[in-house]
Amino acid sequence: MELTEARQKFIEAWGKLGSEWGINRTMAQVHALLLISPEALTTEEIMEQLSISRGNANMTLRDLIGWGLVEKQHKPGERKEYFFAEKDVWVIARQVAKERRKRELEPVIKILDELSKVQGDAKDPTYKNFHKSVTDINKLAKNVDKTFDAMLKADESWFWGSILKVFK
Amino acid sequence: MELTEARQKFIEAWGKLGSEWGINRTMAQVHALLLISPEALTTEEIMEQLSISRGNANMTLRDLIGWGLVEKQHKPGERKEYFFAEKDVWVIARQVAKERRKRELEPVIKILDELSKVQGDAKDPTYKNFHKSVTDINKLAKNVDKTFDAMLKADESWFWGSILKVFK
DNA sequence: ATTGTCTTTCATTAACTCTTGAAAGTTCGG
DNA sequence: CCGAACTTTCAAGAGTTAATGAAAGACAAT
Repeated sequence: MELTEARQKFIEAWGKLGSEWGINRTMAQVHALLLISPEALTTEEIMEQLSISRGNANMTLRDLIGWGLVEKQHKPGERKEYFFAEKDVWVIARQVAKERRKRELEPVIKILDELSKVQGDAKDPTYKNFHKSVTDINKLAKNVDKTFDAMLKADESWFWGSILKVFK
Repeated sequence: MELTEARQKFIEAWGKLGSEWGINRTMAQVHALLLISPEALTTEEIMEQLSISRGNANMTLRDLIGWGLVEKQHKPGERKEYFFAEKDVWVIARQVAKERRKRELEPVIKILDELSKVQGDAKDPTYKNFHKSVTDINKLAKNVDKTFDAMLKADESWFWGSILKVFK
């Protein structure tokens, strides 16, 4: 397999993985393209390489900037804007963990906290079962939350070193 | 808040969380309903409680069985099939980890392994950058894979005990 | 103030995914 | 066998989400 084909495959695979995990395909593909591009690219180049429209490219880039995965770059003397992606995979992973925690985990924990406060008849199996499910999920969610938190604070070697040592 | 309302909220929240993580909303809702139901339910009851069609209920239940999250139950002397969900949240978490690993992580690791073998000109920045990105992601994916693996083998208290001890 | 270059917006359109409900299939008792 | 009870399938329709491209906006140079 040669490089051009391999790059194409990578972009496709990344797009597919993204869409399976609730990140839109184009966004994941634009990110993949920038990730494997040593130089910052213009909107035009991204449009061309992925065959997407200007509007789509623009919105997607903006979303990626919102996720903290891509940054704008201004080249002196040029009007055009260039875009480049953070290349350190560990930084990317942490950034994604951080955003998803904020956007999705935190709201759920908030609801679970409320729901676990609901009072009911201790003899009612429906209530008992509901209460147990909610409190159990709440505990799990809080453990996941703590793990994300640790990830955000730790550096890569320390994080995986500690985890994998335990699992060996 | 009273129980009926709380149960409704839980089903909605679970459905929303599911859809944000690439699991269809109805499927997450049916799962939520069975999770908080102390008794196994029939297709009819599920249809009614969630206001969904027979076809939808049937397909969704089948998917949930495919994920290993729901089981059929036959009551002696009855023709109807009853459905119930695994109630242990840790078992559910592991089951989901297991399935997603198999369905999504493994195929990606396979592609990454191939792509990291692609040869190229060591002086070409495009090649160098591509190669580094792919091998770095590959390492990360394999670490995640190992963590899932540990989760599948370990029991809850050991898993979280080990992880959280490291982080504290 | 105007022009040329580049960016952003957003209503429309296209693509995709989910849901429905009726029909076909299955299974069991009599 | 037949018919009742229940389950499964699937084509069509609804609903949702993403992409387009034309138009408006922003900005700098002249």
